[in-house]
Amino acid sequence: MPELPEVEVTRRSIDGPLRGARVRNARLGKPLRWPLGIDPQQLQGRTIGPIVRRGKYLWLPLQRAPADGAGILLHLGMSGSLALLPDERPPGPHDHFDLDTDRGLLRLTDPRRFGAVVWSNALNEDPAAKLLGGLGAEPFDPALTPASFHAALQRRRSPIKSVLLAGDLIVGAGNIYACEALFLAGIDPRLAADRLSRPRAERLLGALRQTLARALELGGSTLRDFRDAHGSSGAYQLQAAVYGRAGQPCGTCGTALRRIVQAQRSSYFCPRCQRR
DNA sequence: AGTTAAACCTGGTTGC
DNA sequence: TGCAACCAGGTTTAAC
Repeated sequence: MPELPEVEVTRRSIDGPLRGARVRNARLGKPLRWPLGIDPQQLQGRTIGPIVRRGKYLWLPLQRAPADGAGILLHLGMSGSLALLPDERPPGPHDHFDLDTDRGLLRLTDPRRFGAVVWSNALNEDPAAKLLGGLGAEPFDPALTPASFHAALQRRRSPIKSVLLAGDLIVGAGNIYACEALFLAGIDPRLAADRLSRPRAERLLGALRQTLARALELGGSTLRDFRDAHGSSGAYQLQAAVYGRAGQPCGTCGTALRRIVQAQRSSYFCPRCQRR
């Protein structure tokens, strides 16, 4: 579910309400991708700092003292979402992490448990540093230019769709937005990354930024269960041009949209509008 | 070093 | 109706 827009929407929905909140208690449910790495009791009394996003991760500072750089790194995996509840209530079977604060209960719900909640003494120390270390550029980073994007793509022979999903060159686009951006840019997802011309690389970078920004405006995509921390769903899925639309006519040319599998993920595209 | 497959886990949908 | 097969927003790890 959660690609960059959904994670950023989630971040914005909890950052204001929780900044400066005091942790009263923490609770763990079933194991997630990795162990928390600290006794939940150790979180008691800590103060929540400004929440930041890197790729699809959220960093929640949990300070014991002003100079304390510790916190937890959160990932929503495939099916995770955060809810900020006004009052305490019993956890359901898929609620695997609770942070009870004096400004509400932050609850991670994640049926598939591909998500993660990891304690780190600092953002630039392990395990946080290791998890974030391999990430590619932030899509809206001004330092990411058409020239640098094109140069990076020149080193990759995999299909462009797989390179976008890998996340080690550019982060943020998952399966939905990678498909949508490639459609917008008119690029066949099977095209080898190193065969994109400089103009097409530039067009793709613009399409990625436009797609992610539009999704952000619409509150992300809610395919099944994504909600922001206040329970609002996203609306981008309603205007997706190709994602999940195999067999339906392309909105531009009317050709039947196709679904293929690349790197074990579905790719949706228009065989006429998107060229090699 | 770069690329691809397998693995993690649960639940909803599809098809026989 | 029952049950097997397939599908789903992600990423690490192992294997070529």
